[in-house]
Amino acid sequence: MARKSGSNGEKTAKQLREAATALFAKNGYAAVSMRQIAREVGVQAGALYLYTADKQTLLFDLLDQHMQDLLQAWEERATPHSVTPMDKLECFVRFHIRFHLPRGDEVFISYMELRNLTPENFEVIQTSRRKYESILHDILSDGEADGTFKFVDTKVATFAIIAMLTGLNTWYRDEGRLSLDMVEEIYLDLVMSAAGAKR
Amino acid sequence: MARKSGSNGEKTAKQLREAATALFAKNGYAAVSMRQIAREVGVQAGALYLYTADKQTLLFDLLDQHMQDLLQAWEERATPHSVTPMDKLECFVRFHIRFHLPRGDEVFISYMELRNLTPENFEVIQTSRRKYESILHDILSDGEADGTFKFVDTKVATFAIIAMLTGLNTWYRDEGRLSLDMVEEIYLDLVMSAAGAKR
DNA sequence: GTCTATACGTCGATAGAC
DNA sequence: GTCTATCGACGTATAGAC
Repeated sequence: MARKSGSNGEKTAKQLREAATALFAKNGYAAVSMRQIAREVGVQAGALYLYTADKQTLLFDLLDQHMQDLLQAWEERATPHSVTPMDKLECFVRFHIRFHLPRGDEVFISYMELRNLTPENFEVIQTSRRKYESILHDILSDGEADGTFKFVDTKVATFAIIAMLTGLNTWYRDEGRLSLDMVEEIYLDLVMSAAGAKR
Repeated sequence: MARKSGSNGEKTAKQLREAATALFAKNGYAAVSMRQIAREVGVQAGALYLYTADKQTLLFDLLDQHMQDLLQAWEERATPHSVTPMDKLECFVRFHIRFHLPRGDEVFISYMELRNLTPENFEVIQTSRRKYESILHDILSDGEADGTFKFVDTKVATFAIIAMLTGLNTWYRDEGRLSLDMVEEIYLDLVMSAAGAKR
């Protein structure tokens, strides 16, 4: 595939996304200047506007891409309809942990910077988020219908389980006491117990 | 108690804390200017520096006060040593929900603005946070020792339960479907199940 | 595609009058 | 205790050369 001579656009675009993600996560959207991002990328501030309409669009694109990746990754690994609710829940828990843990910065931004989106952009992200929540909610509902799980309130259980799983990102460190495999088993046990599933 | 004639200091100090809390929660520490806060309080920007050394100290004081209030509130309602681990856990869950839910802005700031603290200030808040976590950890350990609870990993369970409970703040609304009493029962059930406690 | 230069506003914080 | 005025720095975004 030919590339325009002297052009460096694709690489710069990628560097922009990566630098913005890292800086937004570390210092917060409002605290990071376009100048800082440009410095990290290695271009002048003005040049960034070749790749993004403005700072707000840059933030939105990062969040939107993250949610699209999440939903698509689930689609690609979704289990067939035939498996039991218990298998599906186990699959979801493992998927959630393995998707989110290596994406610390993106996950952090996706929770922390929602308030810095314009109302229109916020709505788009919220819709994606609800779509993801509904995946778990459907699994829990199915399991309740066939007696596998038992909840006082299924909607609240959905929120609670996602909060519990995502909280993993705030303390897990690769160099820490526990391996990824171990935390996966630990959280799986907590979720299954909370769901009232006998294993 | 006499107050200096023409003085309005105590009231202004309180208004400053409240305005800063609300604005930091809504827009983020970095995005809020001292001028904005002053406008909300009804004074000029310069006057704020009679009540806080600088913006950083203002943020730290809000977070530190919140943690002090939390720890003190627990001390005041702490149950005697004689009660069972199950009773203690129930007490903790109800306490956590009832303390955190009416303090949405403070809780939000305490999680979101940690990165905007200087390293020294951050350490102080972290110490308070670990102290609070150890309260729950001790309850879970005691319950595990006498066979009331069962965990694969008690430390992780501590984090998971706190994340689950605090997640309530992100979706609960007073006007919503569920009353405070109801969510309290729902989360109590989830926590007890996750702890493997037979009720 | 990237640069320099710059418009124009706002920032945190201080000085000094009242 | 609060005000006005102000400092120097930095913010986003654009214009136009190369």
